[in-house]
Amino acid sequence: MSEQPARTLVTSALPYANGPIHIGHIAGAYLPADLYVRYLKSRKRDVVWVCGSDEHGAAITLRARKEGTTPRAIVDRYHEEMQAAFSGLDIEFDHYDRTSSAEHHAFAQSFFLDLLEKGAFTEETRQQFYDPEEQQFLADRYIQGACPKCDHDKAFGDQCEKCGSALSPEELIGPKSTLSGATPELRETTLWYLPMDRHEDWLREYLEGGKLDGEAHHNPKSWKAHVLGQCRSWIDGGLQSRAMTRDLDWGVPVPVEGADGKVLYVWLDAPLGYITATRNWAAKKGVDWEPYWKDKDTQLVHFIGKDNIVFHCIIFPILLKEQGEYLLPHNVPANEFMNLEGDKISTSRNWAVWASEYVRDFDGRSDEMRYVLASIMPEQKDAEFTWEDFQARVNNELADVLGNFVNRVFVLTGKFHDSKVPAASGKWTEVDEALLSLMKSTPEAVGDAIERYRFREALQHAMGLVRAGNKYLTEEEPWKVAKTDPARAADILHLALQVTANAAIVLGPFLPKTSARLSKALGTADLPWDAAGASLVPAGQPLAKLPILFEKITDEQVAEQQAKMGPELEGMRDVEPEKAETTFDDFQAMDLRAAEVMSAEKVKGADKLLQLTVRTGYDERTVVSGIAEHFSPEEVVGRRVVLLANLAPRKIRGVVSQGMVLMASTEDGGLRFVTPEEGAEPGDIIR
RNA sequence: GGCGAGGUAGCUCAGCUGGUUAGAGCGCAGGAUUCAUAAUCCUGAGGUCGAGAGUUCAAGUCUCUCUCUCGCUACCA
Repeated sequence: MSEQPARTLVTSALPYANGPIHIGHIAGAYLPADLYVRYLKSRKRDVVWVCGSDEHGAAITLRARKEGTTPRAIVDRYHEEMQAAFSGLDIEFDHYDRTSSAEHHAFAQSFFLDLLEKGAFTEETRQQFYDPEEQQFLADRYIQGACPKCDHDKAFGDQCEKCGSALSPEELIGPKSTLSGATPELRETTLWYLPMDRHEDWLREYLEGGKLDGEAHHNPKSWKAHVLGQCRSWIDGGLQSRAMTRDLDWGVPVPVEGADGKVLYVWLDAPLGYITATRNWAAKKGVDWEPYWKDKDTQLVHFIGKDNIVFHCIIFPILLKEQGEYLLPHNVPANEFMNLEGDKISTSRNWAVWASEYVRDFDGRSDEMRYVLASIMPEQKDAEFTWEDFQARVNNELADVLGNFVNRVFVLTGKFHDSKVPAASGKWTEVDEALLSLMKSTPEAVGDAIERYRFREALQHAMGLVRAGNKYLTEEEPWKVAKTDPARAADILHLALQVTANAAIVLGPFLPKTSARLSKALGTADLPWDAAGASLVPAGQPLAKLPILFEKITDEQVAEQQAKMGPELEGMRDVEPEKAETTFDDFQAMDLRAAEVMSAEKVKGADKLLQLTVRTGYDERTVVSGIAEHFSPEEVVGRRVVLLANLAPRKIRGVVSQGMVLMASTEDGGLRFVTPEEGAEPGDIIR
């Protein structure tokens, strides 16, 4: 589909309702889709974006058991939580659904029956472990035993977490059901399998050649290398049959007589959720859903993480084609993974930046996270998020480049033109023309990059316009020109204001909040994308007051966020976050000495101060210390202490203090001396 | 073990079908400037393009070997 599609259906991977959303999810499948959809909407294209919670599968039942609750309670909780997290980051689906709904069950069942009728499945009877106490078949993960390779005694039926080798349940030594602890027995069960090997030929043509049923379908060159590479790897390796049903009681029941206790495999059930969601969206809007899934002029795009490539590029297309009525994806721009501070994100180790916590800690500052994630999005390879980088990008780029530019323009307009857009003479200089031409070409450059799923590049182009604006102001110096040539100064500001209004549009998908504030203050709200590239703000237009767009992220905030990550170790205290990293040289600059307190007296007129005479071994000096509320003079005489010796002398309450005695401050607000061990003599250097 | 994707300036990353002195943003150094959130602008330093071999007049860009990272997958290519 090289021509512009009549409409676009966008999906984002259904998040598994088994845990909260973190920035890896956002950067992988939700933010890129949101950017793409916001852009298309700004261009007034027909686009619908659906998503929803994936609420079935063994992991959820397992978790429910562990927590002593029901699967329903688990999925209800995360269904709410995930939606709040998304909306906190301005991730705005047209419709967010869930797979446990009655509509979805009904649709998935009818889809399954269609496939059954068309002979898409084979029925096979195999041996599977069964828990006699719980009277149910066991998913591989429900079986635990000793690993045959490394002897680790808590290996799961599908994988040993210790040595990493993948297993099948029969290999485990001494298998036990994790549900009841009973020894499982092998029983026969009949499941429906999808024989994928039948589909290799057309899949190859579809993926490699972009052709479906002999007709051009999409441009395979527009797909990412790692997506095609992984698909090729699968097909070249020969596709296997895969079970499309499971023996489980949580899921979409298999709608066949005698299939009690069987549900659809989550990977059959979940992608069908895209269709259910579209139907429910259409019902809500009172429009026809079918063109979005069945019309040849519709473009279908799946945003996912790289772990889902095979399901979206091979298994789901097979199911869709077998059923026959639905469109196959035109692109699956899967992102790679986002790492965090040098390590891969891990839910169980709490090594993550949780979306909901970010929203709570940085209230109203969703644009900042969106900007940073868009700048480092793992489009071609794994990327890395660090809080220091977050701070640098927000402060140096959003605040200094964008925020400051907007502020300059608004302040200048206020000073010289009473906050009204000055009229332009229409006589542009060469420099003006260059900026006008960049202003004109930027929307296309940004849009083109977005349509190629190159979001980082798109953002670069958009910010490039702002950078050019800063350069323009600095070089044209309207504040100077205003004194000699007011008409020229008006031209300069007029143009700078047009750049600002254009920036609000081209940055709109990335920074929806900022863009809205900006265009509202300029009086250019709701202009479509296609208006950009030209002058947008009319002369005489009054500007509204605009506060600072971006506050800087402080070192303390960075430290606080960094401290939150990682396992919450038992016995660990909740203390002040560590200060920002320092250098060895900085530490070396301090002269710490062992010393001894010779005498002490209260400082007159001060409740908290003791005046100490301290012996350093090479001199005796006076130190004023704020410890009088904790220690009497008698208590401290003879104490061995650590002295910060080269601290600049300072007069405190009339007494010159030449140094500082180090104390540990305890949780209850008390103080304890830091004392060198016996054998250290006054004057000894501490390093 | 197999397959796939990566390994490019201090950091985060671009480099399409091989072609003049390998780029951007940030950071760093020097300078300019003051309308502005000590912001902005200019200039500069910094790279054996993971290692080795090969093809070519010419390779970060093609081929082979090795190595590291990430992902998928399993006795099947």
